[in-house]
Amino acid sequence: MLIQSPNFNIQQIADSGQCFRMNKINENQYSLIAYSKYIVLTQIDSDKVEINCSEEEFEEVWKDYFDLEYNYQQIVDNLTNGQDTFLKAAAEYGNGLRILKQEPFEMLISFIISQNKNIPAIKRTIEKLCIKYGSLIENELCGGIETYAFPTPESLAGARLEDLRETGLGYRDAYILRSAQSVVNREIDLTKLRTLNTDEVMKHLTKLHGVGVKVANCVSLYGLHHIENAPVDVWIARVLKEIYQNKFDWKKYEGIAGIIQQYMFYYMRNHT
DNA sequence: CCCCAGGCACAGA
DNA sequence: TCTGTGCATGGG
Repeated sequence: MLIQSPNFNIQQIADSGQCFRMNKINENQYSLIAYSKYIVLTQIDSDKVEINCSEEEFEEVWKDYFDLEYNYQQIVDNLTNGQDTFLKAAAEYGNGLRILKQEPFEMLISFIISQNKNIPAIKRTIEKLCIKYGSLIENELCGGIETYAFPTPESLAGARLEDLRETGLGYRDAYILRSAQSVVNREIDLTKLRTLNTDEVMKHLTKLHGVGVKVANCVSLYGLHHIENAPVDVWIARVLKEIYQNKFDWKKYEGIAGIIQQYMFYYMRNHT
């Protein structure tokens, strides 16, 4: 499947900190595991991406996953024509970013793991968790490398704490176990959170052990596609303080704060 | 060896 | 409600 879009850059998305299972395999080529599927993405041109999957699978999964119906160019245009010089530069720099629609449970567990870890360490831990608790993905594209889906809530809820610890989770092992159990025994219904407003979503998610405001925001944005809310991590906090002297007005970007946050994060973290 | 990482729970004020 | 602190582990 060949996708044409002025705002679809797989390198930028892979390095945007929102997903942890998208990896460079060649120049202009990335692998991605999501929804128990494996695909290879190739950046053919600045506005063309080849996805190695059937049209049926594209329509069913990836069109939605990459949020391809949404017009990011409109936002980029508004920022590059606007008064804010930092966001102007950030939007130009990260104009191929999109907010992915990832699996809520995977986001919950992944961002619990993310606390107090850097991104390479997060990715390593997640891969170990998938190898140990995920099911094997059958796809010839994997090229002989055993590839595993993200674990189901049931598989993690039934794990032993000391086995979880072996995957490098550290003190987060109990957070993972208890959160998975909360999903399985329906103390929380992640898919139902899609329809609630941001305050309600945050209230429910932060009840989970090991889930604070930051992690909840990431689950909300990347797993439930609440693009109106913006996670504030150390990088965004740095932007708000150093660039805006803590006077940034999120209300200017009501409804799309999560997307604005993504341009900020990617620019601050990656540009030299 | 050092410091820090897309934070959190918990204790004490 | 706010601030400080310990936390397991690995990358740089």
